[in-house]
Amino acid sequence: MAPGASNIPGPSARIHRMQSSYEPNAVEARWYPIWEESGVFKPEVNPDGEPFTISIPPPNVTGSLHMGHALNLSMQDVVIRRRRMQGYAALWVPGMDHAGIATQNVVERQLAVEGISRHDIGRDKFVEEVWAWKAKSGNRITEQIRTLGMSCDWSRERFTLDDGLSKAVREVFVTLYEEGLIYRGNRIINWCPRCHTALSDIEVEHRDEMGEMVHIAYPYTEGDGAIIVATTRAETMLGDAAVAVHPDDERYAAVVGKTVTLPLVGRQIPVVADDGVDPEFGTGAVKVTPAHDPLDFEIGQRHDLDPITIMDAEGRITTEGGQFVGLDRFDAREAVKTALQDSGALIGIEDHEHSVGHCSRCSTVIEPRLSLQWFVKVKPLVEPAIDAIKADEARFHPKRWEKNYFHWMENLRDWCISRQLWWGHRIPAWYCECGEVVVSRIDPEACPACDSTDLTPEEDVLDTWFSSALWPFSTLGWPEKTADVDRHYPTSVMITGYDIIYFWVARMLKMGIHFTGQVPFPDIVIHGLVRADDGRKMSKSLNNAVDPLDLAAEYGADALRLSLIQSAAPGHEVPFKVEWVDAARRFGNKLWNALRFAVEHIGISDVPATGGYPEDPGPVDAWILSRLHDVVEEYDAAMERYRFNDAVGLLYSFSWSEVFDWYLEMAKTPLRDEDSGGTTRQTLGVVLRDLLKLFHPIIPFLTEELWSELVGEGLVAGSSWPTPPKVAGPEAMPVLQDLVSGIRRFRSEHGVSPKVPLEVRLDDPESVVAEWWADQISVLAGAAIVPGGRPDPIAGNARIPAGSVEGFVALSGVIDVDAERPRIEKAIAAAEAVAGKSRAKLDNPAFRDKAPEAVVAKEQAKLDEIDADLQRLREQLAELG
RNA sequence: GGGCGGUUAGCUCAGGGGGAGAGCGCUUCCCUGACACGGAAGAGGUCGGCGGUUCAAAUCCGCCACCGCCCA
Repeated sequence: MAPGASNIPGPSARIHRMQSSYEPNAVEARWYPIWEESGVFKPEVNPDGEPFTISIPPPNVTGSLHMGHALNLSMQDVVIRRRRMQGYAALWVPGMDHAGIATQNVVERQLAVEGISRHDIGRDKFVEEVWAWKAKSGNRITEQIRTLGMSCDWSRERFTLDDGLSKAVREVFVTLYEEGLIYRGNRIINWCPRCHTALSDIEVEHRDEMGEMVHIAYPYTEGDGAIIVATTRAETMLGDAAVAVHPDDERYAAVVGKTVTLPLVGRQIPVVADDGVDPEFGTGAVKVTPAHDPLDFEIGQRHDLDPITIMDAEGRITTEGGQFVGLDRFDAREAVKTALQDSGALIGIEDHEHSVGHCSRCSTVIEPRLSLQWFVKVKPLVEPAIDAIKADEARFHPKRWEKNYFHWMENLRDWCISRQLWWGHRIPAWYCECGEVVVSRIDPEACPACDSTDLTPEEDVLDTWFSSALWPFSTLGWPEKTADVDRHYPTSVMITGYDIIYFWVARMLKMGIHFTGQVPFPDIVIHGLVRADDGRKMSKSLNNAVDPLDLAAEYGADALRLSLIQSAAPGHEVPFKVEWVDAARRFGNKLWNALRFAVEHIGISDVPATGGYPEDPGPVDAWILSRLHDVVEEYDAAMERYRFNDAVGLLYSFSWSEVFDWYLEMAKTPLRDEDSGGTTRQTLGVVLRDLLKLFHPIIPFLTEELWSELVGEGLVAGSSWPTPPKVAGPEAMPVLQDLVSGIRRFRSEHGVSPKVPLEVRLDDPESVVAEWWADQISVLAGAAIVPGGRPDPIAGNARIPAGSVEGFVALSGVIDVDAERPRIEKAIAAAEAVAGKSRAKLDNPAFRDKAPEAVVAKEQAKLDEIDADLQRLREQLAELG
């Protein structure tokens, strides 16, 4: 028995009624546990499938979901759910990173409420407190990810501080150390005086701020006169070790080698010549503070200058600062200026806009500071990671992002990886009193150099991003040779925002290639940031942030997902409008009602999960099946290119403009007929079932609910991707549609109510009109076809052109004949405008010569058609007199 | 200062060498047996400016203006 042939619903179906509108909340709450418990999110459900793997860009354990996450996760879920349905052993590995600074800050703030500092309780107890906090509050974001329906395999959830991942971190650290790619050294680093830790270059946010340029005179030690230097950080003059000028700068050639006396301090410092000085900048003479500026540090090294540290970890002046000792750096700046003024060394102060670095975690102004830290020597790692992109082993989508990537990679400085924190991977280094530094995979018991057991462990931990860089393989079990590493590495695609290319993508590529010999992912999909509707970045301080969970609660997670995917053009920003979510919600309601219609005609659970396409569809059914086949092809093609918005747009308009607006309406006629109803029921069922499948990766909850109504067997999440057969539909369908629309337009323009029955004659010189059109035109346009073909004269009719067919609606008893005149005139004017353009093209010999034949032929056909149409319109007007 | 992106309908944005698209908003009509969270019909754009390439430019190239982001 054909599935559609059973038109007698069973008892449960008979009493079953879907609500007339879709209410997402209850539905969405229901499905996630069912999915998770079914194991459908595990790759093992497709044991014979080719592996397809995504590792989540790990969110921060302190975080809560924001719109950027929602967009990023939605894209990943679209990809992974489709692959799963296509039969791949699809694995989406979820997890979080430990966010060293952020998490430590959270717990410290919590302790501060009780008046306790981390130093009061000590390192071990503090770390215990952080773990306790994580156990209690750290799962918030993973719960939110579930709320949005993301199909992660939670049985494989990872955390960067897990034992396995910690082992990977240690393995990588020790190996890089052994390879000479990790070293410990005294260098200028970015210091956050509030977080009390070093930061890497990319954890510093630069903002243009209005400051001041202070000009100071440094008098020559011998003789008269002074050299004038300028600085934005006046307090650093306390640590000056030299004044530098460019070696080619003739203005200062005579003073190079002399000494000047540092005001307020009295130290005699040399004037040196150095290529690093820009002679165009300021006076061409710069003060050199080797301990507090990266460029000055380099100058200092070249000239063997002693770096003088004048600021402590808190940003306060040290005893090296003499009278200013103990002052906060900003107070010191004012005090130094005043003192310089009093001593007469201050030449002037002018406003000066400059870029100021801030801590990306706490916004405190960063202090460049000489410090003993651990670094990764990045140059040797960078080259293979650049080559991999150049060799197309990994591709950015869109491609233009690779420019940013290259530019950044080529200008990298060594990566400062040590952090003065307690929460994180402790650097596996020990110091012996004999001077030996031990870096080891296992904790050493004695010094290999002197056998001393008095080893002092390194206090510092690693940059969180160090562990994130290993994420694509460490989460699968590396360095162990696990089945997951074997099967799921390299992963298939990395999907992330462009703001994170440097933090993740670049470092994952570097580490992945170095340690596994393979790129961690062949495709890198870059998306934009979700911005507030005013185009600005969403932020708490601007109070323009939208909470995705609030939206999901109000409109449904599906609506949020659909709206984000629809509006996210590849690599572009997404200015967010709540109207989109509302539109997406209404689409959900529309889909719900389309299915309600189908279920009422077919019966619950009467559609097979796969196949079931009719052998011998009627014309309307053949039409929609042919469209379905083409749309699936186009949809798949767009998806393969990660053109999510194009793919979804295509499906959305197919669903609404073709299936709902036309097919469902046209299906009503055969459905009323017991004989022809069978294949239509069958077609209706499989077309809507395939729509559910196609939409499932985007709006999983609603489609799962509707699947349970329509198919009632298994889960759509675990179903197969549709491959509808290629069907030849009736070619003249657009003619029929034009005819129906034309008659409707006639009604609308003349204010003729749909209740007024019309009569239409058809002139069909190419015999494209089929018998079944009559019923459709009657139902869809309220017009009865009367025999007789083209009326003569046509004066008493409104002409409805539709392809090769002309329809003539009898005006008698409907409207005054003359009322058609303006309509005709308007149509003539429009046709003339188009014909004019077309004729101009065709009259151009160069166009006929050089344009492709097909283009010329198309243009000619177009003009012929318009000309014929014009002629008929003019005749009609003439008949009206 | 260097690099990247943007400027298309009233608004927010897609598109990317051969007849200007979507969502929202707007106008008119319709509570028709899936849906008024809906249906039907419609108005609305010299695709930022100037120049170039081309038979043909919103689309490719150059310059300019304004906006945004990243890096120094």
